[in-house]
Amino acid sequence: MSTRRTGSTGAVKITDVAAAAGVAPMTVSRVLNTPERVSVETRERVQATIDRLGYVPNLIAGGLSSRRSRMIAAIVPTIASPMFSDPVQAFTDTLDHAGYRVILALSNYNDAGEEALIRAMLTRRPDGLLLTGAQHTPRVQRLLRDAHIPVVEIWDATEQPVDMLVGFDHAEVGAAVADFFAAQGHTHFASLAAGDPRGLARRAGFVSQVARHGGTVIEAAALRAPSGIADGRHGLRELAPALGPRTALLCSSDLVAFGAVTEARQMGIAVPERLAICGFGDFDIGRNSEPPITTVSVDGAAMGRIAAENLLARMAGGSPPSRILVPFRIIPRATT
Amino acid sequence: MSTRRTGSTGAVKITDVAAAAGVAPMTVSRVLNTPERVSVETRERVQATIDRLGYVPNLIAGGLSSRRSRMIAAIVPTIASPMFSDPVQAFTDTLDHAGYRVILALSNYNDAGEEALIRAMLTRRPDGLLLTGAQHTPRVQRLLRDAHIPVVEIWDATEQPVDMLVGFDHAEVGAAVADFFAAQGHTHFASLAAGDPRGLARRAGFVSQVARHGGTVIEAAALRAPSGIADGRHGLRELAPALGPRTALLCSSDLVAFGAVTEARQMGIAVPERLAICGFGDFDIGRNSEPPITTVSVDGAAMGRIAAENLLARMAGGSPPSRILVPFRIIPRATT
DNA sequence: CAGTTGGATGATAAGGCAACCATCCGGGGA
DNA sequence: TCCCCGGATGGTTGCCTTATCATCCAACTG
Repeated sequence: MSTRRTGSTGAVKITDVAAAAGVAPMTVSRVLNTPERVSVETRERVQATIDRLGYVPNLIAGGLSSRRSRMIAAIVPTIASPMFSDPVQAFTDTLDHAGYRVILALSNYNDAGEEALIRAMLTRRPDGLLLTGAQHTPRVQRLLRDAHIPVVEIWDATEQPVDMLVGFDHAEVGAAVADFFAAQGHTHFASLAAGDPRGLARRAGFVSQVARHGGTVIEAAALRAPSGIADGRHGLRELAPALGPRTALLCSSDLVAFGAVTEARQMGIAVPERLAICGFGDFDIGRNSEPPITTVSVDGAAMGRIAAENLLARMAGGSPPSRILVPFRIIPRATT
Repeated sequence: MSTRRTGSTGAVKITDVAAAAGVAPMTVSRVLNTPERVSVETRERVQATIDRLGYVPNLIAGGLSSRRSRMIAAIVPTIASPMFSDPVQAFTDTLDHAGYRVILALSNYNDAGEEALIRAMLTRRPDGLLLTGAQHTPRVQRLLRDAHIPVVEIWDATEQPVDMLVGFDHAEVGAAVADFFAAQGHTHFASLAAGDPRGLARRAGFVSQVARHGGTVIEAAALRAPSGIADGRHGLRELAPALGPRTALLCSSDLVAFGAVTEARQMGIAVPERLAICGFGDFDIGRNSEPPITTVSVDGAAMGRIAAENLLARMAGGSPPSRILVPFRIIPRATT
């Protein structure tokens, strides 16, 4: 009674190791997962057998049995920008050391597809989930709750995180930059913002705080996301005719700011005398170009690391803070 | 006889859907995986039940049964550079559309750890594997062969790929740049190379081709990998005292080149008159900074996409080419 | 009208591992 | 000397799905 399927993969499995080492499969499993619960001599004998047979454990099978996949799903808009590649890098590195792997999904800023994307990730039964942004439809929120796994949202802030949050308020950033400019005596303002929710939130915060200072903001059309140097250059050309004698410009990233600085130089617009420019993100390029670019620094890598640590803590049974606001600060450099 | 474990996850499973829809579990499975083999009315009824119950299929269990995880493992040194984030982005996007997910691992340029990293990935039973670079120890090669899954190597070329390869010869790149400079009448050469195998290979190709032209190359210490703008600035300062009246400099990336350009300007070294600079990678920054930077263009996104397509082709039973050399070309801009 | 064919569906049995509980054994205490 | 305790190890079963037949039925062939 067994014309079964064509047969096994032919690969060495835990029972093969167990038989060869003269122990039960369960003991081999312990050697791999909880070696401290196995006597030294048994452990060494089993380990030697594992090495000899070239046994590669099957975590698909192990995951089905233990109901822990040891995988974490991460959804970010893109990794083409340091804005997200830094957190993802840190997130991945941190989890690696704990034996977890990251399944990466890129949304390409398509928020409408978030539910489908999350659902697709959940079919993999990840032990945890990283999301970018904190705005989700009620359906998504329910989906996440029903999944019964820890979830971290990064790069944003909300009063009611789905589960855990590591981020900051983008409107506050915009407002802080407005204050910074105002303190320098600026009265004319402009903005080059990317069309993603967070870029728009920074712009909104900037605009309303400028209004509080009694000014108004010249705006270019929203840039594509992720926006790059070329967008900054084009944006400045669009803005140029409307610039006053002395204008303060907030850009949605240091790349955009660099583009604006470059284009301003080309157009003979003096920076910072006639055009003060502040970027966002504290990227390499803003630090190391000439002139160095004033920016808002947010530690993306720290966000990724903390997100990973919080997930790990939760999976270990702990109760990390559900809402961590990371600091941002304006770094004045030569463009303001 | 069953004091079994504490119980199930409580989640809806395929048998629940089947019972609710009045069909066998196998039919539900078909609705999800091969809907064309199910009659329209049954399909719709089952699908409605799935939606109503909020069933999220368990691909861990499915993968164990079908022996296909629908996951692809990708190992790259880092995603902090467009050099690798572009291919990974394209790779991920391409596979997403085919229902595959990417498990990401970052080697941080630690080649010594490659075997352990690959072994760890293989425990996940990926259906395919992306590797960066084509130099592997015999042990690694055996490990890969024993895994019986398609493997693509990118960003490098070798006569004997482990399985499939999508890349190019870095020494040829260096040589081509040497020829390019020589054709412009250069007789003094310099190099700023990152310490990774491919950066060093480009430098080596550059050096030997320069030698063929009867010249020699001034070299700075190998830069850390991934190297950035600051490395280019520091590197140029290191190189400056040794520069001739007219020197041609090859940098290991456009970031390094940008740093060199920036520092040269600071030091009053005329570019390109006294120092001609060629970068590598055709990054955004080289295209859009002033002056635009001469570079070697390689389509990283295409490499990632082709790698994904080849893996998909192989998993579909096809036989894609085992060695695809992607073109590179020098794009002369204002720094040479 | 019997026999055949093929599409739709179902029943059964893995797939490889770990949770849970049972068992075994040696040493310590009374 | 006997019992208990605790660490080490083993046996059994389930994790949830899909591969592989087997079955069923309707339409079709001649």
